[in-house]
Amino acid sequence: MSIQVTLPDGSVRNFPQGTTAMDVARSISEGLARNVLAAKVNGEVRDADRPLPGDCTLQLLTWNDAEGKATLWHSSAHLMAEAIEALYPGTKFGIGPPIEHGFYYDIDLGDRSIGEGDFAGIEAKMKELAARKSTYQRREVPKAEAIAYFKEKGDEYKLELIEGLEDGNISFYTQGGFTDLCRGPHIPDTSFIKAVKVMSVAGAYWRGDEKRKQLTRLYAITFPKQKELDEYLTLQEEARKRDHRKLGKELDLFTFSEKVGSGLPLWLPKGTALRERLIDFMKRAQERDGYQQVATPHIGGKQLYVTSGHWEKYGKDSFRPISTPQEGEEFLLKPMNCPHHCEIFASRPRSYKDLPVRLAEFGTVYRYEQSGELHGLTRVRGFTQDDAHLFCRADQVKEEFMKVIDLVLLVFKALELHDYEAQISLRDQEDRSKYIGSDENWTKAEQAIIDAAAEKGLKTVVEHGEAAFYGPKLDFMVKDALGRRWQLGTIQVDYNLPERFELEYVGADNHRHRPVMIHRAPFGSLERFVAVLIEHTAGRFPLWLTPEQAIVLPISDKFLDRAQQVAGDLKDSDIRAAVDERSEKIGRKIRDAELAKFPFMLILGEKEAAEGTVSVREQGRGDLGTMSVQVFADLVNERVRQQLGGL
RNA sequence: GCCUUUGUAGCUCAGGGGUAGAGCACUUCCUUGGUAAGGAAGAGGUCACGGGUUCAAUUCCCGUCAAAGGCUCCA
Repeated sequence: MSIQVTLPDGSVRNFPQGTTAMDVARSISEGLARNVLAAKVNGEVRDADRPLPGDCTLQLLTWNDAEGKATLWHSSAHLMAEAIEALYPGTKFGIGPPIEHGFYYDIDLGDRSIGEGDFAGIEAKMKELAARKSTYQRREVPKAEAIAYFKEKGDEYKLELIEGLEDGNISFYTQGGFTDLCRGPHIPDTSFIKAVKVMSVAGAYWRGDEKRKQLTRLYAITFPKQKELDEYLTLQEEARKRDHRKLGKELDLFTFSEKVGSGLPLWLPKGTALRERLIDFMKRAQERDGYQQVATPHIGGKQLYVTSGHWEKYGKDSFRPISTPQEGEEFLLKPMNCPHHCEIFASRPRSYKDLPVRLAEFGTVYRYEQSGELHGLTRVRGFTQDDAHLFCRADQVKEEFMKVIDLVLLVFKALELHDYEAQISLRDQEDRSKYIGSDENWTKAEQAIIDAAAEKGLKTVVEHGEAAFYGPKLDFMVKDALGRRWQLGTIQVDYNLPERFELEYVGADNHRHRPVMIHRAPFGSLERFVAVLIEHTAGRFPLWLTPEQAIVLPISDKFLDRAQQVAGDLKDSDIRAAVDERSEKIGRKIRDAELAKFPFMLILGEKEAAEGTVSVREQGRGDLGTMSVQVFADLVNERVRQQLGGL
């Protein structure tokens, strides 16, 4: 008897019964076999050394596969547990899953505690244990035996986990002297784990429930090669250097004040100028696309949010209403702009000929975020959205989506975000009852989004069940210069608000119809967007956006007048330029200008003053040679034009 | 909101129950120089805020506020 194994390239091979994935790997090449961490059998990730169940499709997983990494990290969590048990006998264990970067284990140390000073010891023990090349032995265990084992060990967390499992579906894995309740799968043996780093320690509630005991969560990461760990740590270091909170302070973009309140950013002059430039850019693009700017107040009557449904859903977790002294009328700080825009749409009768109506506003909104959630500019309590609402007919959804996609891509191009994909969030196919809006409209809108994304050639991922209750959406996921993923730019269809605000237009048939509403925000929140930009560019913003594009550096005070003149000429050519007026040596001025990230340095001495030229130096690149002020201005303006995509 | 840690000059940080420290930045003076740090002097602090212990608190204790990491949450 033999079994048929189908490999990812479509080839089919025959193997005897009892063949393992590892055997298959060996039959292909020894090199592959040495790198196999786990196997995907008929779509399920399993131990590479388990016999294949019969005819199957087989994918051998290595470090290059996300699932291979996850398997190594999961096995590493067991290894860390083994090390901790050796170093801190009596420790009880919660769960230890792999995460995006590494893994953690939640442990109960009793009266002891672990601090950063203990990390080195744990790492050393893990490496020592890993070098023993212990295999991960799987064993199916009856529930009673599993309970007996952890009762004996006194580990109430594992016992609780076993409670929730079905008899016959419980397995243990043992490596070295450590046995853990685990579904698996695991890597063949511990020697694959070559580099180990315990990253941090934090508190975490057992099962995420704040009423239950707080355990110690130990985060760590491992790699099959020391070099990869080094690279990872270097990247972490780079991320710390680019932290927008640090750079925002260094570049004088924004600040916070205890007196103003946490989560309420104060934009400094340079940061404001940058913001305004982003806003101008978006306004020009929106005008081109037929949007109309509107302006609405920062507060709205409570009834507005009762109508929209937000009061019921978020009222109790929000900033409390403010009220008038005489009448006790209640108002809410606006947490979103859409209800105001709905009222603008409803302010007069609309004909199908008027649609789409596109209302845009850089609206500042206020949301109560829990204090522990606030984080620099990425999570704040007051922020400005580049918000707009498109009121259109169902048959216009696709075209509007395509236009918005173009707008988002324009933004990405201007801001040098080149790596992105779109996530389309659709209904849960199993349960359509939790969504508002007709089945017909949903089907139409979902198809419109899918078609629009396809026609624009977007790389897309479709997620079923991720849609909001009020409509499907398309979100853009952007990878920054360090490979981190951010969600930026969102386009959402909404059937709920037109319903609740009873929005209508008169159709060609002379009957009243309900418009479809599309929310969209290419930047999302300006605050968050600027934060991402800072980290993506490390503070070296695109030329069109940067606070100051050039700084004139006179060789000595003798050329100060000429330097001011040059700066004035540049200003006349719409170039933002500063002058370093200090009586410092040129080396010092260059160094400081480089560190302050001025894109261009214009060095001006006797020769240049006589010729009417400047010696141009580009930040991070060095000397570009001598040119006239006009040539330099043209160079800058041409670059800006290119970056803005002709807008 | 909860847990842990932190809060000393504009910034980065040292210190410690008895007159508050460094480097950078800043001010003044000297220097006027050609592609990543010239020199000297000076100014700058309610040691986050409020209470307590003590002869004495920036230091020890409690509380508040803020920040960092994590948990939970996110229109």
